[in-house]
Amino acid sequence: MYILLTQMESHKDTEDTLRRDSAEADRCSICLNLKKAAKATSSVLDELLAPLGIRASQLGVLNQVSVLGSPTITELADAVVSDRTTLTRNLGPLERDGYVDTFAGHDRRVRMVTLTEEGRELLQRALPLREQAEQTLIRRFGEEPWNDLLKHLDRLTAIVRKG
Amino acid sequence: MYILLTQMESHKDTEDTLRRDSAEADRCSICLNLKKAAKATSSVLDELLAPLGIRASQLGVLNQVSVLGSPTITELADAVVSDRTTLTRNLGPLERDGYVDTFAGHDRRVRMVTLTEEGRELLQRALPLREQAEQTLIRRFGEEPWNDLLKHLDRLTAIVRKG
DNA sequence: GGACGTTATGTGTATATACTCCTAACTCAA
DNA sequence: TTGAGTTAGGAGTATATACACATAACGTCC
Repeated sequence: MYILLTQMESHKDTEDTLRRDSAEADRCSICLNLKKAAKATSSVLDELLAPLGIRASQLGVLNQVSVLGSPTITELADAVVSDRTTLTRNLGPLERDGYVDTFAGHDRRVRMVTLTEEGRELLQRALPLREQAEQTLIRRFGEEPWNDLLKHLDRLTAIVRKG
Repeated sequence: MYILLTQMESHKDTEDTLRRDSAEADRCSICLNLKKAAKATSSVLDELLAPLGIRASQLGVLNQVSVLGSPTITELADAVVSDRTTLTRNLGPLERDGYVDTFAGHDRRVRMVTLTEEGRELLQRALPLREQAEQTLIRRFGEEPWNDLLKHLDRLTAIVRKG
C-alpha cells in the first residue's frame, strides 16, 4: 500500500500521493482517536475540578495514594500508569501545596508517599465530582457500550504488552 | 501495609471510606484506561520510529502537514488535536531539524507550515512503519473489534463535545 | 565482612501540554 | 480614514512526560 515513492517523481506528484495515502491511514489511526477521547474526557473532569485547584491527573495520583495506603514512588507510578521519574516530578506541586508528604521507608532506598490531612479533605471533595462526571458520561454513552469500550481498551493494552 | 495512618482513629475511618470508594470508582475510570491504551499503542510506534529520530507525535504533525498541504498553525493544531500554543512549541524541534518550514501567508497574521524536502523524505520512510504497526495491531485485535473500538471512541468524543 | 550486582530513587535534558496575557494584523462601519 | 472589535499567533509560566545517567542502599557470595 505505502509503496515507497520513487524520487523520480515530481514534488507535486509526491505531495499528492502522500496526501491521499495519509488521509487513508488517518481514518484508522488509533493513536489520534485515543488522544481525542482522552483529551475530551479529562477536560470534563478538569473543568469540574478547577474550583478545587487540581487537575484530573493530580486527582488520579491523590486517589491512588489513598487506595494504596502508603505506596513507594515505583508502586504509585505503576498504579497511575506513569513513568517513575514522571511521578517524582508530579509529586512536587502536590507536596508543595501540602496534599502529600514523602518519607523514607525502613528500606532507606524507598520513599513512601502519604496523604496529608489537607490531601484527604481535598480528595473527599474531589471524588464525588469525578463520580458525577463519570456517571454523566455513562448515562449518555449507554452502560453496555461503556463496558464494551472498557473491555476493548483493556484488551488492546494487554495485546501490546504481550509483545 | 496500610497502617501508617494511625495518627488518629477517626482518620482510619475516613481513610477506609476513601479507599473503598476510590477503588470502586477506579474500576470504571475511563481516563486511566484511555491513558494506558494511548501509552501502549504509541509506544509501539515510538519504538519503530526510534531509528528515524522522531516520535509518533511528531510523525502525526508531519503527516498532517502533508495531508493539509500548507496549513496555518491553527488548522494544523486542530488536525492533530493539540492546543494552538502546544503546536507552536512542537514545531520548534521539527523546524530546527529541517523537516518543516514556516512562512507568513498573504494575511500576514497567519503562519503557514510546509514540509521541506527532508521532511518529505522522512515521512516517506516513516509512514510504512506506522502502517505496519497499525496492521499488526489490527490483525491481533481483530478487525471487527477494532472498528467497534474506533466507533466507540468517536462517539465518546462527540458526546463530550456536544456539552 | 568487603566486593559486586541489584534495586529505588533523584537529576539533567528535552519534548509535550495548555492557560493567560500580549501584540500585530485584519474587518467593518461611521 | 480611523477607531472598535475580531482574529492569528507568540511569550511567560507551569505542569506532564520520559530517557540517560548518577547515586545511595540493599543483598549475596565468597
